[in-house]
Amino acid sequence: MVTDCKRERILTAALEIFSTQGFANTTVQEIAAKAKVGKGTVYTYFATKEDVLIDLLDEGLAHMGKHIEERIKLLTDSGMKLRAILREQLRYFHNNRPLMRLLSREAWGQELGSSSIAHRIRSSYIKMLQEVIDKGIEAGELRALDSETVATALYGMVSLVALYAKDITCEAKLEHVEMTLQELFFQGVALSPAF
Amino acid sequence: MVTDCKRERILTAALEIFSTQGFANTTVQEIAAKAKVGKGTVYTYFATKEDVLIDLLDEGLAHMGKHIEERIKLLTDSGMKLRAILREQLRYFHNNRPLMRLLSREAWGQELGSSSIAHRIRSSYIKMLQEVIDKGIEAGELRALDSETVATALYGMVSLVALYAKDITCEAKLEHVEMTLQELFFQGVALSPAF
Amino acid sequence: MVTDCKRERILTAALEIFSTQGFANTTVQEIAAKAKVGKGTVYTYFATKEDVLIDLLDEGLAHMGKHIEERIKLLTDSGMKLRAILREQLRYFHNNRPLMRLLSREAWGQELGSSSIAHRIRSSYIKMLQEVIDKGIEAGELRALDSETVATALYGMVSLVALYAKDITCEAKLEHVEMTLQELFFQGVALSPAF
Amino acid sequence: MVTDCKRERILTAALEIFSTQGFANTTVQEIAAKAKVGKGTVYTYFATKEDVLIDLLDEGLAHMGKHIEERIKLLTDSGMKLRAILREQLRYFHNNRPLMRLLSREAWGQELGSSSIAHRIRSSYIKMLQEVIDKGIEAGELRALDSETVATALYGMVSLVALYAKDITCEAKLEHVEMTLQELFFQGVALSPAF
DNA sequence: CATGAATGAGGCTTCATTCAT
DNA sequence: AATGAATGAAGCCTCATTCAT
Repeated sequence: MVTDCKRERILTAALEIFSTQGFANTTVQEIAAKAKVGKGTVYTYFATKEDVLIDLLDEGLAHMGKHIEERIKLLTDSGMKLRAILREQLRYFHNNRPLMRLLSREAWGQELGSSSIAHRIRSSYIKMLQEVIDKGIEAGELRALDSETVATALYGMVSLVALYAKDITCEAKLEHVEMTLQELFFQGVALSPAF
Repeated sequence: MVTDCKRERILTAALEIFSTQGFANTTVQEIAAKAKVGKGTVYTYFATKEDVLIDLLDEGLAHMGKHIEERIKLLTDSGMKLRAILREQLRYFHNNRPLMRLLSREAWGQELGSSSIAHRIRSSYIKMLQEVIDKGIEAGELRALDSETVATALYGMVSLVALYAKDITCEAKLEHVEMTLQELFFQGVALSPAF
Repeated sequence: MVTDCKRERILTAALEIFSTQGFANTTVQEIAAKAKVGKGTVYTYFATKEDVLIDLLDEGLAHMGKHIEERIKLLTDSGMKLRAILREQLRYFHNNRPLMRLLSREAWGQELGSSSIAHRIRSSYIKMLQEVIDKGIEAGELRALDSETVATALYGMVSLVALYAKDITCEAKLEHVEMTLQELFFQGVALSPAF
Repeated sequence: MVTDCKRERILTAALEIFSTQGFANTTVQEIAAKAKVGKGTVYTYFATKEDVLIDLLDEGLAHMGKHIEERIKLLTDSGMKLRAILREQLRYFHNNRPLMRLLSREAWGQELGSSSIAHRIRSSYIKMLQEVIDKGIEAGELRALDSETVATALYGMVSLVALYAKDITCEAKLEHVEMTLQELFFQGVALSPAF
């Protein structure tokens, strides 16, 4: 944001292209072109094409982690915490779609150093969710369901909706989607509990 | 299954490697080696490396489509249909993890011919879910939430749990996970509706 | 000679170019072009550009070693052996000028894997010379000079003359040069011993 | 020597690296680093990387030329001149091993501008030797051998011994090597003239 | 003068695809 | 049908050189 040196330009360009074409289908040439720098300049700031990806994931996701935890730590009630997490994750994914799409893409591979990063990041995030849920269950605020499954499910529903939905074109629609997810996650789709 | 000719061997090998290394990081050589055929033989059955991927996704997903729709069409109740879908999708993803991981990986890109396939397949599947949910709402069996969001969320939670959970080591655990998801999706995590 | 497959063509082409331009100034493209094969074909036979050089030195020099030792082992007299060595080395260097020029070039570097080969080869050859000289001294056939220095000097004078002389255009001239070297090495340039 | 400005530092650094890694394997970066100047500074003093090499060879060898000719011109006897040349060349090569190794390396190529310099320098030096030898023969001081061959041989034996011998660790050993070469060159290795 | 960030030409290597056997 | 040697387009990366500070 502030520092608009070449390094930032390269990261921004790389993010955009990686997230649409995937890491392997992107050439350093393309990144340099979109960043409006020479091909060689990329190598002034990054040792390797993969390093660009790693830095992108590292920096971006450290940011999401901090961002969300900040919003949560003030809340004491587990239910409230979960509601806040759902809300913030949805918005973070939506506001950083290219980065999060990239994360989703690369997290499924296994061999590259990059994938393990994406994988690790997702794991630690889900673990955090699980802990919040566990506390909610202990506190008698939430139903005693398997917390790991619920945490993973929460992550999955929010991220897919955020990345997939094409019609979230304005704040109003985003809020509508959020409300739907909150209802779904906390109350379910069934009309009556007896269902 | 029955036909163990080279074509199958190639598809099986490709699936395994694609799903772990990604399409772009896999060489035709590797596929041929794992399939124990000559490199040229791959081109006897497929015009292109990408065609291997496309056939893989096409066949595999057509299969999932048929598989799930078969289980549903006998059911008339929308809630029951959704329960069956959740159950079958979970199991199908779990039983075909490499293929579904591949689908998840490649579906996030946009430019490649392959991605559009993965994307298209996922879209049509979610659309099907949405229709079931819509009918359930019309029939007064489900809460009147935004059906597209709910459909996407359902897809997201099930697929992520199926692909992500490492501890589903036996049928019993799989059933436990399924039950958790069913509870979550239909009743939510909140203890009381008033929550 | 006999096997004129691509591998030989590549080695022959590489030798010619390496020996004139040096290893580092030669492109794989050039080698392929002179060998009349595709650029990629070079990599069917050699893992690396450097491997081409190594194979070249390895094969070529193993050949020289065998060639010369064969001519010597029948001789018993040390003086005769040395005369034969001088003769054969001169001729071998002369007949394989490109290869030996390459050896001389690359043997002076130190870092590359290739150089160490060239270096090693030269060392073992000189050691062999030294042993012959030592025996000659012990047998009272040669003057008791420092054998290592003499061996190195012999190698140096023969190889430089062979590679450097431009006017060795026919067998007669080659024999004249050889005679000169034999006289020089065995009798020296001084007119009288008392000099 | 006296002028220790950046130019000297660059030449010194370049010499050391060129002589071990070869010209083509050395980067301007490395030279600048070892000379403790900025990369750009190299271009303040030299137009081109190759110019560094050329200057190095030019200056260094002009120096050797002057050095040796100075020692010779006072001597009238051809034999004495040759003895002095052998002595001085051996010492000069030994004292300036990196430079002379560089000369030997680069003199074997032909295409580069640099090589032709190295080549030219060596040629003119050998020509000088040849003239001395010719005069010695005319004066009846030396045997009437082919002077070009003898000159080349002398150059070859001295330079190889100087660059190759690893055990010349002190002045005494150097003198011993010199004595051996003098004996060898003037009297030969044979015990009796009748050999 | 001194510097090093910026650049792009060029090299090595990989790999999808072809084709003769 | 099956093969793998052959190919060249294309990508990553290096590095000599320039130039603004």
